[in-house]
Amino acid sequence: MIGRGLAMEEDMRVTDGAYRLDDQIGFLLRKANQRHLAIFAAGIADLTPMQFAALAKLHECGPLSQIDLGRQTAMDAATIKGVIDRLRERGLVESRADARDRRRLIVSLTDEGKSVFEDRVVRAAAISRETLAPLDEEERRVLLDLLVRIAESSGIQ
Amino acid sequence: MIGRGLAMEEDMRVTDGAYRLDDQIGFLLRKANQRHLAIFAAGIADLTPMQFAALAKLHECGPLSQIDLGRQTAMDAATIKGVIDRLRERGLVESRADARDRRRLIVSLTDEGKSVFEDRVVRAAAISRETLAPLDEEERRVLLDLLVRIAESSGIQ
DNA sequence: CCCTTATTCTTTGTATGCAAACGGATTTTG
DNA sequence: CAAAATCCGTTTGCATACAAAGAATAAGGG
Repeated sequence: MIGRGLAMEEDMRVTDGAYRLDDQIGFLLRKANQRHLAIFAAGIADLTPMQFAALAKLHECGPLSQIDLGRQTAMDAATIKGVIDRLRERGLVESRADARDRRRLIVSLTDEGKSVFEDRVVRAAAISRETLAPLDEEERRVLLDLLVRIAESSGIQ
Repeated sequence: MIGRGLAMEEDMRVTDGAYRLDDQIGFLLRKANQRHLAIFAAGIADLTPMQFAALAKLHECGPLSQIDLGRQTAMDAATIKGVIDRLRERGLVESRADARDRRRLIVSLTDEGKSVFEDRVVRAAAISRETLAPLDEEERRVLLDLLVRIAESSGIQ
């Protein structure tokens, strides 16, 4: 369906007529993400989605090295550093050197950080529900499944 | 379904056991988008997805005011300005004042910009296909449809 | 043990993204 | 028409994102 290949005279027409930005998967992913970010900001004003993701993973997994926390939250080393720095400035996490591997910084939730996470997590769940509100139960499951499948090929390539 | 509310003794357990970052729509959208951005960067090294989106819309619609181009590509005024500035520095677009509404800047493709877009568009289509490669034809249609529906509620709220 | 390689963290530079505020221009309204 | 409300473009500030490079450390092989 991409290029019918009937006549080869029209060099460019074959693919040219087909590219509409609004039909591209990248554009749709970005717009869907934009709407989610807006819903998140409206529901949780004092934490960004990235900051909340870091708190959530620390709450779920316990103390992690900065690089491992980055892997768990899909942030590279440079990005997670900034997120952790800002959380530490607010007293929500703390960092200490790993005694066994002095390259590593172990990041952990403070009591305040734990309490802030537990206070916001109900709203976070509501934000996910609101993002998916246009879909019915079955469609939500399908969407999450399809997203997992196109996201997960990440490591391979 | 949020908190079954059977017994109220376990204060937090009700919602607490449920929030896993990896199951959240926002996290999955971000990871899927990350993979797409990586595929894009590998396929088209000299343009960012935003820059390409701007070229694509100008190619599709013809000259547009900066703000309209931003709307078509889902970028706010501050963001589209940076994208257009960089495209203009490279000679791919040009801007002129609108004679009838002096608030507006009309942005248009240069010959060079048109030629660059037409050269890259085949690869852009391949990038979209590669992003969707883990899915079969039917699943791709479903995913795009579901994304449109959760993205499109944007304007309403 | 020394050298090579890999890993972790940091820093720098570039490019989004969005909120907020501002000046200039236009439209709406009284 | 004049004031008020909007709209457009710009700037600033903050927060991701990621590539690339550098410093410190660790691990593995010879």
